[in-house]
Amino acid sequence: MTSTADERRAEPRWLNQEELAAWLANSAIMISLPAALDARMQRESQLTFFEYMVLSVLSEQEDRTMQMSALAVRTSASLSRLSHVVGRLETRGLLTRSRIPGAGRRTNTTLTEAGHDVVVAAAPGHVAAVREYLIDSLEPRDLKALQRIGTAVEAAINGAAVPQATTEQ
Amino acid sequence: MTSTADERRAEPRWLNQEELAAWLANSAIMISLPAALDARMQRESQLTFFEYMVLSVLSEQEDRTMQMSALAVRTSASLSRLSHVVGRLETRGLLTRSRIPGAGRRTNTTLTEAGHDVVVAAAPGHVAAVREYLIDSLEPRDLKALQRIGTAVEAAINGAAVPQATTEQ
DNA sequence: GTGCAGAACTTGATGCGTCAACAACGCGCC
DNA sequence: GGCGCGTTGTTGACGCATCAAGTTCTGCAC
Repeated sequence: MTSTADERRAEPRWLNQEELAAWLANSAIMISLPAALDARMQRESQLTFFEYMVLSVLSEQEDRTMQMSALAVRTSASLSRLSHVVGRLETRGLLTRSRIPGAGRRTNTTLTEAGHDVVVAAAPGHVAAVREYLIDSLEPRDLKALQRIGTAVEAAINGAAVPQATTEQ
Repeated sequence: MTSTADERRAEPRWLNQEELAAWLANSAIMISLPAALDARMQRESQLTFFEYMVLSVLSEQEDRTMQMSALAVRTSASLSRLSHVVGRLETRGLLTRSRIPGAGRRTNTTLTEAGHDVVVAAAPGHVAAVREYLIDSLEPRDLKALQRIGTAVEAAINGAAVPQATTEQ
């Protein structure tokens, strides 16, 4: 379907009323929601939303341990960003790093007791915020719709990130 | 600590499967989508998503002019953030600032010719990106749903932004 | 067994966002 | 008619994200 990008670029089909309304409404989700969640997590738990995600994912693991690169995938972050954040969390004593011997440069990250306590303490507030700002104001059908939309967006982005090099010149 | 919140905090109703799925899917919209849009705008137009918004809003005005505070509301940004960004855009020659005489400290921002050219050049790519990553992969019913969801989120956040004063106890 | 490629991080420079002062101005008060 | 006072913007310090190197390993080629 994607012919030469130039063709499309020349005539971009503007948004009709329906589409424009959806796009504007979407910016509430894209912009206001993360800001609100971040501010609240910061206020209540001295954690960034992203920091919470990192600790939370670790706490779900059997041994509260995960390799950096796996953690990066799980939190959809770059290894670089993760490294910075993990470094900070380490100095705060919430987790530790350790090289896996005989495995290249692989590094494991493990939640400490203190880190675990922090996640446990922060979790209820996190859930409450997610409910308050998003889930609880949605009817069941919109809950379903949100799943579809999110899935579609993910596919569109990842599909476009590695575009169809196959078959088409 | 907020004492009244403790009651709620004690039993936070975790997310059921349906809700969890919606929340996970939502993170694609909240995290991946803005990142993708931003990266693409930057690549194609040397503009941040937010910078594009500023220029775009200005270009919609009759005289391509708007007061700082109005522009801030329109772009849901703090006056501080806007001031920084406008400062940068001004040094790039895309807009100009001018004090409104006899009106306190009010300042008008006006798009320059160069600025207008930049928006016009960037717009098609912007629309294409919005379509590609979001709009075009949604069925009509989900377009509708997205409107409802966005509206609900906005209400939830702004309603909660001025919360505990109006305790419904 | 040396050297080269690639994987898995780490680090440093740079830029943007936020938050807390600060500055400039009109207005109403007395 | 000078004095707070609220409005409107600006500025600087600081924290976090990103991008481009750099580092440290393993493994394979020859």
